[in-house]
Order: sequence, then C-alpha cells, then structure tokens
Amino acid sequence: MDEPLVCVVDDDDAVRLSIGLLIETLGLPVRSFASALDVLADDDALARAHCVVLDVRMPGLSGVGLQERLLRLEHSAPIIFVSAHGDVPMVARAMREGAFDFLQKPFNEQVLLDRVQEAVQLAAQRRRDGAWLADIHGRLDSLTARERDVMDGMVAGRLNKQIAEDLGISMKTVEQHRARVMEKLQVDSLAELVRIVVRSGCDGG
Amino acid sequence: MDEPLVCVVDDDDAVRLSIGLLIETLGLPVRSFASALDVLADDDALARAHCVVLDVRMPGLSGVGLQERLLRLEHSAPIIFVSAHGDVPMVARAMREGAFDFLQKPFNEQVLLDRVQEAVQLAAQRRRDGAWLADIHGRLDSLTARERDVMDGMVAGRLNKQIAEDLGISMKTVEQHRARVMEKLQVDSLAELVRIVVRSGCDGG
DNA sequence: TCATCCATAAGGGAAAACCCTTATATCAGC
DNA sequence: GCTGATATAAGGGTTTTCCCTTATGGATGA
Repeated sequence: MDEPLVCVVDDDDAVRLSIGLLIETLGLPVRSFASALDVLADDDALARAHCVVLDVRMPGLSGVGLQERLLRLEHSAPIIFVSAHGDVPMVARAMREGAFDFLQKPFNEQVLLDRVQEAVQLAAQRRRDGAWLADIHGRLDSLTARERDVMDGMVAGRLNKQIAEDLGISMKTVEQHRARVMEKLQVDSLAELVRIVVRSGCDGG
Repeated sequence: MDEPLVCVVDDDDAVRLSIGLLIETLGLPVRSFASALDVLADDDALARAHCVVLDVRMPGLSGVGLQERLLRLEHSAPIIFVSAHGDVPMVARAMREGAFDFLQKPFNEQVLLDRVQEAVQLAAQRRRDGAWLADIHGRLDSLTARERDVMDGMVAGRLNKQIAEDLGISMKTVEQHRARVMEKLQVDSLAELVRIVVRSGCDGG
C-alpha cells in the first residue's frame, strides 16, 4: 500500500502553511496546494491521498468543484472542507455528496486533527477494501465465458447436472469448468466461492 | 408493510400547515406535530414514518435533539431538516449524523417535494432490507447452539468430517445437524445458506 | 504451420454429501 | 412419571462431487 498523504488546498499562503504544520504534528506526510487544479495535476498526490483538507472559496476551481472532479474520478479520499464563508445550502450539498466534514473558520485545532485522523483511517480501510475488490475482480475476469456460466450456476446453488441441462452440455464438461473456476478463484470450497462472489457484489443483488 | 407516513414537525402553525399541504400533493399521508416530543409519543407515527421533515429550532426538544433520540431508537426514517437559522457546524453535524438533507428557509417547494419523495423511497428500501434481515435473524435464532456450531463450519467451507473433528463428535451427528440447519434456514443448497449468512452480516466479516 | 487456449466430452474410482430410519441419554416442564 | 426438545450415534443406500487421465475440434496467434 502507498504511503498515506494528506493534501491541504487553500489559496491563502498563511492558512495553508499553518494547517499543514498542524497536521504534520500527527506524524502524517502533508502536501500543500495553492489551487484545486494543482491537486488534479499531481498524480502522485492523487494516488496517495488519504484525506483532502479543502478550502471552499478559491480562485479557479472551487473546493466544491474539486469535490465533483474527485467524485468523477471515483477517488476514495475523504474530503474535509474548511471555510469562512460557508452557507447552509453549500454545507448540505457538500455533505450529501459525501464530504467527510465541513468545518467553519476559525476552527478548533484539535477538532481538525481528530477529523483528519478519522478520515485517514477511513481512507486506509477503503483502500484495503478496494484492493481486495480489485484482486477478486481480476480473478473473475480471468474466467472464460463458459467458466463464468458454470460459476453462476454454482453460486445459484445448482447441481452440476442441472447446470449441464441449463447450458445444454454434458455433466463432464461442467465438472471440468467447475474445477477451473475453483482453481482460478483460488478457493477450495463452494462456501468460499459464494462468499467472495457475494462480497464482490457480482451476484446481481 | 405499514402504510407510509411523512411526519412534519414545526412549532409554527402556519409553516407546519403549509408544509403539510405541500407534501400531501404528492399523495403521501402526512401527520403534523407542533413539538418533537409529540412525535416520540406517537407510536403509530413512529412505526409508519418514512420521512421526518423537521424544524431545527423549537421550544422543548430541538430538531437535533429529536434526531439523536431517533438514532438511539435505531429508527430508519430519513430526516430532512428545514431551518431559517442554520449555521455551518449545525448542518455539518446533522449531516454527519445521517440527516438526509438540510434545507434553508425559505426553500424551493419543488426541492422539498423531490427530497421527500427520495427519502420515502429510501425508507421503503430500508424497511424491506430490515424485514428481510429480521426474517433471517429469526431463522438463525431458531437454531440450537450445536446446530449453530455446525452451520459455522459449513459456512467456513469445512467438510463434515472436519467439523466432526473440530467439535469432537461423530460425522453422523454432524450430518444430522446439517440437515436440520438447511431445514430451519429454509434453503436447499449450501450456496444459498452461505449467501444469506453473509448478507445477514452474521459471519464475522 | 505449429503451439496454445478453449470448449467439449468420456472413463473410472475415491470421497463426500444427502436422505431415510432407528436409537439412546439428558434435561426441562407439566 | 410422561412428554418434548436436544445431542448424540449408527446403518444403509443413492446421488453428487472431486480428481485423475485422455481426446477431439475450433480459434487465435507467433
């Protein structure tokens, strides 16, 4: 897993610096940006970001605009907004869109530190989940179409005989595919197979 | 499933009435309350509530206070706050605690209607999920301790022989329990069993 | 053209699951 | 003491899975 990184985005140099120094007291690596577009241009930061501390009102791309962009990139980093000019609709919108928190300046330093730490933990969990999911999807993608058909039957609780009838092939062929499915998915019981398929969300429910 | 109900809570008679009438144009049953405590006292409303439209500032128990109480009751109804006096920390807090939305007065009527409808749909989905979960939990609770032990082994992908060794009993006894588990859980394949156990969140992951 | 992957299929045997019945011992409640 | 639920165990037979090998035809690709 990549080393965690907290991104601080604020066009005010003094604020950016002080927030950065504050968060560094947690022992977390921090990278500061004077504009939202600078963040999007930094691939390394995007890849490592475990939390984004974000001013709402900035020239160029706003904080809300950056949130939208990150959502479109399916970026999983929790976003903590920090703003002196927040209004009710803005906060509600940001939170609906999944912002981790919205703090009003001037904020209590300890509150920000607490929220950043929670956010980083959440990000780490999301990354673990995402990595697991990517792993499983990789295995599922390695199945041929026919193996996938057979797997669907297995997960649906069908007997080999029934799967053979469903697909119009012989039971022996089903056995063959079934063995390949177990091998490629790296499981050694039907229970494990069903478990990972259900958890990966690839069972249509 | 109970008939849906939208609860409107506002100490201002005129506001309460107008919001109520507005929401009734959706064809949804509405019940209005002048105070948060009145809601908590109305068991029928609590049981049916699919959405709570809630003023923040009220004498007695505040809107935020009612949200807390409902959370403690594990009530699943989405809450839409409506307030003329919202500030940033209040909105952030309400949304963090799971509020469905936070609208500022005066609000656009269509926005409220849209959000109420979304909330009611969400509530219906939560109720379906909850009912399913309660059903499954009921079945799981009907298992004896030993049957539960055997089921855990089954879901973990253990063979009957291995389960027998784990529990220090004979394979024949495991077979007996296994059959009872399938019967009580009303499934007819291991795949189905694993599926419902995983989905019910009773597998420790 | 040759190698590789894929889907198909079969034989054969070991292991496991599934389904039925019967039976004993314990324990709780009426 | 009887009843019912529970945990235990076994016999016996059918079905299914699991694992091995072998084999053919088609498609892909270097």
